[in-house]
Amino acid sequence: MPRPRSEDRRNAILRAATRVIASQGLGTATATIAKEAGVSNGSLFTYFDTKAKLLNELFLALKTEMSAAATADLRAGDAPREQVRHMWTQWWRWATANPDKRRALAQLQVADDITADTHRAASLAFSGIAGLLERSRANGPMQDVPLGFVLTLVNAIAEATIDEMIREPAEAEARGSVAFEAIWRVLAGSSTAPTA
Amino acid sequence: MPRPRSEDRRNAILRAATRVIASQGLGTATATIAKEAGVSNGSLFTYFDTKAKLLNELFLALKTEMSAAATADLRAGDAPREQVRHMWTQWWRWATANPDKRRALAQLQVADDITADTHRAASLAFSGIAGLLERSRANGPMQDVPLGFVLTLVNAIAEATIDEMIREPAEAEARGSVAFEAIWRVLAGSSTAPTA
Amino acid sequence: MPRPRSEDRRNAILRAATRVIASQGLGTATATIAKEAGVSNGSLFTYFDTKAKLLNELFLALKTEMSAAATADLRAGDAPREQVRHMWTQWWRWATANPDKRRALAQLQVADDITADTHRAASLAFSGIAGLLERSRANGPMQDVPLGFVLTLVNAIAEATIDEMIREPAEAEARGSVAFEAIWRVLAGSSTAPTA
Amino acid sequence: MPRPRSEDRRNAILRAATRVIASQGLGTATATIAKEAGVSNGSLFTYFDTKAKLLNELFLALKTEMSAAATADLRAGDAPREQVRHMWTQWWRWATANPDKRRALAQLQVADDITADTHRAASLAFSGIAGLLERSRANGPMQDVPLGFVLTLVNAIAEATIDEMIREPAEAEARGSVAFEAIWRVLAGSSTAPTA
DNA sequence: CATGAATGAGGCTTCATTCAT
DNA sequence: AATGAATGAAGCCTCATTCAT
Repeated sequence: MPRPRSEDRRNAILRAATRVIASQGLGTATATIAKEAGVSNGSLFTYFDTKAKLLNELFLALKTEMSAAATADLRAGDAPREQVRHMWTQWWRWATANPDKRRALAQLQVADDITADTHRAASLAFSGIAGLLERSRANGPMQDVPLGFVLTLVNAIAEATIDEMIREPAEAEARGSVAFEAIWRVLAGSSTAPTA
Repeated sequence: MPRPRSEDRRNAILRAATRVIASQGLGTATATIAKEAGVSNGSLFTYFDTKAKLLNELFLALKTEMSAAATADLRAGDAPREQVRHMWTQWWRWATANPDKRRALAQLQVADDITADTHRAASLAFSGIAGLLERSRANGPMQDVPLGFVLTLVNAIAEATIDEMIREPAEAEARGSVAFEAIWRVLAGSSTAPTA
Repeated sequence: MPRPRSEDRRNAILRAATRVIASQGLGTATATIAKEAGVSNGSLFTYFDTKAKLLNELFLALKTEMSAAATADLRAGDAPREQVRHMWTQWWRWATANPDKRRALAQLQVADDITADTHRAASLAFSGIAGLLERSRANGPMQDVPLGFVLTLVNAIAEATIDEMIREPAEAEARGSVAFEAIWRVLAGSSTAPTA
Repeated sequence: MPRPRSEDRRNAILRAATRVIASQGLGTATATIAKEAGVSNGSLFTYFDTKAKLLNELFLALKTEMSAAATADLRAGDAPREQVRHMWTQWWRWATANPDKRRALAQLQVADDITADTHRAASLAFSGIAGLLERSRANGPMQDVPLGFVLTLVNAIAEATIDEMIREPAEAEARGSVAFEAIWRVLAGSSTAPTA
């Protein structure tokens, strides 16, 4: 990955893409993204060879950022249940605080341009979350399925809930609690931690 | 007495759109859809004024078909848990038996061209499923949240699972069972039916 | 000219074309004309082989009607000046009373689809007007130019004036008088009849 | 410092449009214009957002050029009659020397795509001619009508004559003289200048 | 003959990408 | 490297005309 001169410009483009994809969808012209970034349309292509490459990198960046936000400040000593609760709270706080990023991510998740490789890399970025889920499902009803499947399910619940929160911001806290209990039941089968 | 507008042709176009969207995405040209349907380019527009209208109608048709498949043959006398199991089984059987429809549906669900009106009509088509979920969550941990949110969560789990099944068809049955238990825990909180 | 069954339908199409061309221009689709006429789009083509033919016939019909209106009730015994005045008055009265026809005619006059033959036939329809002008220019300043050129000039003044009248209906009468004197000066060189 | 937008290219497009509209009418495809201009299809749209905008600008340019040609070299000291004669001569000389421009102009004059704004701007471009006519009609039979109407009439005679000249180039000079006298009679009422 | 669906050739315009400056 | 004009391949849709009923 040879880095062209200005990391700033590069990031400006990514940020602009996030904004503009959130509001206008993936169909947005590269020229629009460039203008939003305050960059000439030709310049965009010195930072990203291709629109598809830009989208792939953006997807990865957003997914990584989201994962980092979710797994920040986890206290290793806490019970899994508390750790999951903490993670989930940070997850949806990040998402509702960054609705453009969330919206862009949602579009990218299903975009044809995102390659299988990128999807693989993205799930790697989720390894922090995956690790926690791994510990949390131990001894529970999900103990025998592939971890990836568990992650898929939790992710689905999380994203559905976040979308609902964005639609109905006043209820965000309430939905967050309900969703946490649901996630925990999916993972651990009851409201008590698996080890108890 | 001119050549009457043919329901067959219309359906041929919808089926062609399903196939071609499943494999090439929503960006597919209308000309491609028309050719796949064995119909002239212009003819497509006598059945659907607009590409967007075609997509909206297709979305509604697929969603309706899926819902009908899922809710067929429910025995009113059965316990909710059994009914949900039955419904879920039919749901994923339909989806895995119709991967093109499933894939097209997944794309359409997030397409910008799908109107709010269409989404509303689509959720109406889901009222059979919604009704069953309503009965199933009674007295459980989800009793106090809007039904729409419950539906959203169950739908998310279902679709995530189905995607996984399509990726790994050999494990479909196994995943189906695990997912059912997860759905039930989300709805009812434990593996037993809600207390009468 | 083999006449298909219903002369009525034919005329309905011509009338519809007049209306719709007046308001939407020559670009109007044949289907729009047919609908306005209360006729199926295919039927239009049994009355007029081609859109171009329809336009040509319409042009001729309108031009003929206008000429007939202008030359009705001329009293052979009157002085040329009075006959021209009478003709001009009937001309613009017809035009302002039939703004759609006038507008359609104006568009057709410059349409690419109108053939040289049709233009020739149209000037034949103007022979009544031409004859009067021929008598009126005798001995005047226009006596030595081709009659066609005289007709062209008078026609130009007439149409420009009529367009102005349609734009400013309240001034129609006043403009009519001024224009008549101008026409007469062009033809006869002064306000007195040529023979005097 | 990218390749600067070239005035040459812009003009090439306008010239190409003139040629091609003169010979094929306003229906000409933008692609045809672009090819005639030696420019890529898409490039045309960097100079003119829209076909309609191109037509409007072309109309204005041609009208302005024609007016400038007509009013060049007027000697302020000359009598109005001589000035009008001079102007008219330059007018038809320009028109017959530039038949494509004349023909294109005639089509554009009646095109639906030409805005009211453009028409307004075009009459502004005619202010030189209008001023001269204003002085020429003083004390004559046209002294009490709006100047715009006078302009309309003179313009109508002029254009009708020019069309005739293009049809019959050998007679251009003769028609020019006759038309001048006719114009002057319309304006001033007789062959002598308006009484001082 | 009437009807209106079917056809398919274009038309205008957009847009990712390239290239001259 | 930055800029923004240049390119030309599509894409959606319209419409005159034909044809099955």
